[in-house]
Amino acid sequence: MPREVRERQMMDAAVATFGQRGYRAASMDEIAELAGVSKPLVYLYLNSKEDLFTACIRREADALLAAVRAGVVEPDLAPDEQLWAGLTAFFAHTADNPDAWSVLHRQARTHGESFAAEVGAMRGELVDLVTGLLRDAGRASPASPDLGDRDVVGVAQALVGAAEALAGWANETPGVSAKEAASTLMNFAWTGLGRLLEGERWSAAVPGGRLS
Amino acid sequence: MPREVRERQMMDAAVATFGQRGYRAASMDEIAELAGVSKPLVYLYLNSKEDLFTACIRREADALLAAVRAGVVEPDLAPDEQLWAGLTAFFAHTADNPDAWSVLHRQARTHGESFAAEVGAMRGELVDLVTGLLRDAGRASPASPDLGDRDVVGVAQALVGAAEALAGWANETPGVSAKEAASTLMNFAWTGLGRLLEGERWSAAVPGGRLS
Amino acid sequence: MPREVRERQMMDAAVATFGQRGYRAASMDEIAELAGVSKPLVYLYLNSKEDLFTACIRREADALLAAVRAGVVEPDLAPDEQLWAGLTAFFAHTADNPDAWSVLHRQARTHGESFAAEVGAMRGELVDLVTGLLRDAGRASPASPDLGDRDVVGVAQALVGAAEALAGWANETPGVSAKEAASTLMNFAWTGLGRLLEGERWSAAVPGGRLS
Amino acid sequence: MPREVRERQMMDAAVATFGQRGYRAASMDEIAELAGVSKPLVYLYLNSKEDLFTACIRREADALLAAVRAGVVEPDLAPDEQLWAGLTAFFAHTADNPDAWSVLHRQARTHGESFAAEVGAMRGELVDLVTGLLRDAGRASPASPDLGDRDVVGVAQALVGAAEALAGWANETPGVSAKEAASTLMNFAWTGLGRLLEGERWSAAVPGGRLS
DNA sequence: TATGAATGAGGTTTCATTCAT
DNA sequence: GATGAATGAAACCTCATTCAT
Repeated sequence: MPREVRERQMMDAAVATFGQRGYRAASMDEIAELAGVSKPLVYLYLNSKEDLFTACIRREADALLAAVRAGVVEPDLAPDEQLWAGLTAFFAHTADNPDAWSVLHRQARTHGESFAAEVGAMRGELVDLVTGLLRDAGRASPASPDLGDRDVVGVAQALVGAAEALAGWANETPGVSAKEAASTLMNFAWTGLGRLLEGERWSAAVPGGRLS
Repeated sequence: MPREVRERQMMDAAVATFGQRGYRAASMDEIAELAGVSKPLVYLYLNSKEDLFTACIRREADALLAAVRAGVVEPDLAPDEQLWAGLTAFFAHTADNPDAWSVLHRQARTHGESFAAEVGAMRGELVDLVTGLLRDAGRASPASPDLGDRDVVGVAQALVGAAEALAGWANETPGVSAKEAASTLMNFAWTGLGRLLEGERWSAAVPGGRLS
Repeated sequence: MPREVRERQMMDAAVATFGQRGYRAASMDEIAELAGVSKPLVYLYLNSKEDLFTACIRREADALLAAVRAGVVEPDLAPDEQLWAGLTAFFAHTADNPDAWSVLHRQARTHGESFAAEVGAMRGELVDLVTGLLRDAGRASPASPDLGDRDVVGVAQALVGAAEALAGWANETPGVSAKEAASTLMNFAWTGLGRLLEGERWSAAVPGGRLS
Repeated sequence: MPREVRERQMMDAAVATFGQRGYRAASMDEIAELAGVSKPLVYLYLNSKEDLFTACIRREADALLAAVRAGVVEPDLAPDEQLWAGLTAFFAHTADNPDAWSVLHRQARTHGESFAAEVGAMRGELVDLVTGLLRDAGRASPASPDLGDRDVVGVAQALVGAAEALAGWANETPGVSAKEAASTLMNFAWTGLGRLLEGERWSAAVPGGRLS
């Protein structure tokens, strides 16, 4: 069997095991068995537990980023619509790959600086994405506000954090779809709690207008 | 030395070790040494590593909850002011107890269902707190909206998630105080991104009016 | 059982195992079993295979040095008599501790610079001993020769090397006593092959004269 | 590429690797890579690690023996001159092939009886060479001594041991040539320490006389 | 109450060796 | 003739946990 295929099998097994057991609790034995190969082969191809984990993080981070970016490609959309599209893609991807999401969101941040840095880089790209979007929106707005750099970063942290928390919640709550999660977050984050309590709602635009 | 004191020393050492090393990487040897006692004594008092970790989670969860509740006691305040008070207390407590926060936010959720459930209970109480607050506010609002149960839970999840993410960010960014973090989050969550981009800001009330 | 005793048991077992199997081929399992303890205890007391080996080298090097020094203590003897005494002690000690001698002579020099340095230090002390002896003898000699520093070191290397080789040979040849080995070497080294072939012999002094 | 050439490449790589790393620490992977072939080919040609090591020992032992014999061929020379010639050849060869010398002198004697026996055979031939030389010299000497068999073997052991030790020392000390090493040893072994201390020296004969 | 002494079980990693092509 | 793919076995080391005092 060609090396590439075997390697993918191993990384699939590794993501599943790391995601469910955690980095330390996952044993190379278990990963090898799940991949259907012997342990030495895992070491031959992936070098060490640390390298294997890093490779998993990288692969899954790239996949998540790609999914989100693919959701935001339409440049003609309004900022809120772009954000909505990105969030929908994000929630769909994390829901489809719960083990990968566990690796990125929980395990990688908990087991050593170098892993955290790896996933931190991906988060940075997400934050850049959001930041660019906010700046575009701000520039287009009549009363252009003076959002300082730290303000933007703080807001982005909060938004991404909220999305991450919601992804976990949606994963654990049966029957919550990606779109529902995205809607909840858009209402909360875009409309604001204040207006929300007054009955205002955010809704996606549809061809020919905007849904109420 | 009375048992209670010894026990507190051990748990302090355990929280520090678990918070910094993680549940698996922390060794009972290290904890015992840091506590200044022998290992068998740790087992005599706290039974097992699992029990010790659970005890740490419970103690720190209770402490955090108590801190937040103490921040929200004034029932006369407006909902947003209560939220602001609670968030400030939350950020202050997590900043003052970074190891405890690491135990609750990272380690407990990463190492086994039973630990996650423990911290999930605390999170549930926080969500209840927020939910009650939102319902009170909704009832007081003229255009009382029909916020479904799932909507409220979703919003609370998002809010708590945003707060958690901001707590981590504030802990790692020198010079960000609890009040600044709380302000950032209030602007984001209460005012909403939409209004925020138009220049609107949320600000705390002070005796005799409200700061602009 | 007190730690000191256990530690000596372990090191005895380690010297035997390292001496017979070699550093790499010796397994910690085997050492622990031979010592009658569990493997973790060996690690608890001696830290690592490397440290254990180093400790063995040091202990045995010190013992050998002490034995040789104890053999040379009489300062009134003539240089050749002192040399003879030292060699006898050397051969006796190596014959009584064949595993230790294997550790020092074979294993330590073959498995890594740091081990070789350890035993090199001991050899240096032996060479110093011999060098001092040669200098004393030279000073006492009427036709004081101009032995350069490198010459002395070379001669000492050769003498020690010859002794080491003889120790191995004596260990493997049944019926060769320490005194016989020492005599052989004295004839060879002190008298010289040239005179030896002419029938001359070196012999130890005895009270009241010198044996022919 | 013809089998013979390939095989030599592999053994060259093996000698280098075994000499530098030691028998156990050397891996077949490293040897194959250094030889520029795949691992299965090494097994196809050389059968096993053990066989490969044995083959290395044999090849290098033969080469060293041949070099020494080539140095002693002149049968007309005096015994000391023959010895000097042989030692010079020995030191030159070991200096030119340090890895091979490491294999023979250190590794082979340290890793198992069967390897040690292999190199022991070579040493036996060297001893025979020396023994014959000594017997010839003794026969030619007027006062023919009655050197017992064990005495001769002992002396030969000592001489070879001294030569081996000097070879190691010369290899590690920059600027010591084969001739210098041989001279040092001749002075020590032929003249004897006793005369050496009185200023006597051994020196090589040159056409038309003998150097002082 | 408190601890020095001790271990069973399990983890990561390496390596000589063999097939199938 | 030559190799990419694969593994059984064993090594070093760690750790939660207990016993005897």
